[in-house]
Amino acid sequence: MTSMNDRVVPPAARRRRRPTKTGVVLSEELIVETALRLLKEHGADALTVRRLGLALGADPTALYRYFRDTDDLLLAIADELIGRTLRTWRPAGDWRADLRDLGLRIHAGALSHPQAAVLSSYRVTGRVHEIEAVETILGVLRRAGFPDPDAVRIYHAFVDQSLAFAALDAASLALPRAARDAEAGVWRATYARLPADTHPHIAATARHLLVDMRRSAYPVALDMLLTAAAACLEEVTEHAGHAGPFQARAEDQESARP
Amino acid sequence: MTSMNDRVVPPAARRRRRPTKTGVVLSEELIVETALRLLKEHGADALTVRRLGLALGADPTALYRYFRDTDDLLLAIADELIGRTLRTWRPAGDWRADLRDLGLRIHAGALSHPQAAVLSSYRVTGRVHEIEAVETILGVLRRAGFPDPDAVRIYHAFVDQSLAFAALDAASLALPRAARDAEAGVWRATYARLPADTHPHIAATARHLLVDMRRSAYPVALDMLLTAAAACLEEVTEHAGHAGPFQARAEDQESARP
DNA sequence: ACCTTATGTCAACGGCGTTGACCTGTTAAG
DNA sequence: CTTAACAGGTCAACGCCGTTGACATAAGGT
Repeated sequence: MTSMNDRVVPPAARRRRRPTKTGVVLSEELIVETALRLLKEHGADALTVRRLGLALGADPTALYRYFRDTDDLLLAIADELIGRTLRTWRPAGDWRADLRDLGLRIHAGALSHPQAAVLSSYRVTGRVHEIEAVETILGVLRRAGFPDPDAVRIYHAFVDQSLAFAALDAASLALPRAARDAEAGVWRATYARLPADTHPHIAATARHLLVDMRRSAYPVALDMLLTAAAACLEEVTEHAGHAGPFQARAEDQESARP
Repeated sequence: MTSMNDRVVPPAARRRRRPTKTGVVLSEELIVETALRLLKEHGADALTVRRLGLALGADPTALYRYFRDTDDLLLAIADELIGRTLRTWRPAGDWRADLRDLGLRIHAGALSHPQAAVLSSYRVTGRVHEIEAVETILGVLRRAGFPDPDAVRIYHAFVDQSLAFAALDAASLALPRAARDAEAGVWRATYARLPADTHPHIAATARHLLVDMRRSAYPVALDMLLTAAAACLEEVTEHAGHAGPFQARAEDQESARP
């Protein structure tokens, strides 16, 4: 796994940290924090090895003593975001309310660091914070009474839905100012003005569209997912031994991740 | 808007197409098609200006006579993808089956060209294909009997969830080979080996996790969304005049009165 | 047949991630 | 307290990338 001449040594084995030319003492945490700061202050394009080195007051290539490559660094950033989100979550015992709260927190956390979320929300890190999140969510579902196959399916749908919407909305938020204004204008300038004879359904609902499209669809989608999960749980507890709904069908295998 | 010394001339004004050194006659369509072929055959990393030039048999910088920059080219690619997806969709009259089919097509279309999907799925284009899609989906929902506010809310959740999952799964697929293999390995090497005393829920469901996490959660999430929508429709038609579920809460509302 | 000019070509710029070689302060062993 | 090993910071260089400005030339209206 880890080759002999690997530049990166595991954090636990680090002893001889010597200061850089500018006097800064590097660490994994300092690098991740600085990267998050760079992303927040100067956008997604600002995160380059050279600029990060500059921001740290160190030679850019010093990073390679802490992270195998930029992808490795990105995973560390993603995991830190997960950790920050989990740390503020207090489950209360009601599975549906707890998951709803957690989903909204994940979403909000991503939106507070849109650039980082865009780059990292689709990654599996396998790091501590992520593992803890998986364990916790699975626990909520299993304690609620979902059989294992259903618990896993619903866990997967819940997490990926949260991350997918987080990335989507973060990407919108991370757009350059001009592009974001232009997109907002499209609904007013284009959709709201379509004549009823050529586009009857848009024209009939234009008033609702203008209001609804301004905000994220995530809360609605989340509630719909939880509603369906509750229905599944009801079925399962009423007729024990019944195979749950949402069983993936054979034809859907083509959309599998390779 | 269009600056004077713009390299790109509008397609309508193109007259003097002269062949490249290798005899190929360039065009916007040829470039987009070649780019899609490159993406499909050689993966996400294959789409660079230089490689595209090579594949076309032209100097790489000739592209800048047709597209302002690579982002412009990517939007053209994305637009072509929307067109292809819509063109293959045949609604049959059953709202639930039709939406399910469309959702899976959007997802599959994005996955067949991940790079383009990742960069473009969160953009509102306001172009003809997109408008047609909005009109069609709203029509499906309204004809099914959803009141306008519910139709709009469900339309929004359906479309954004489809695009969000498309982008999420496309992003996974667009990863460099090494990173993708590494992610697959994480579930096997890390999650499947967690001891039951520290991570009981993961350990209990590891077998299901290994199977389920290999494929996209989108089909499950899509079915859950449609299940919840069906439940909403049932409530609405049974007790007419009842405000549907998933009503946006007061704190999210922005009063839009006619 | 000419002249404009659209369009293909070429060379070059600056930035990127990454590597291998080098150098030096920290630290643990004696 | 000394000293030798070596983790970790630095440096120079490689091969990519997108993009630009200058240049060459064939197409096509006149």
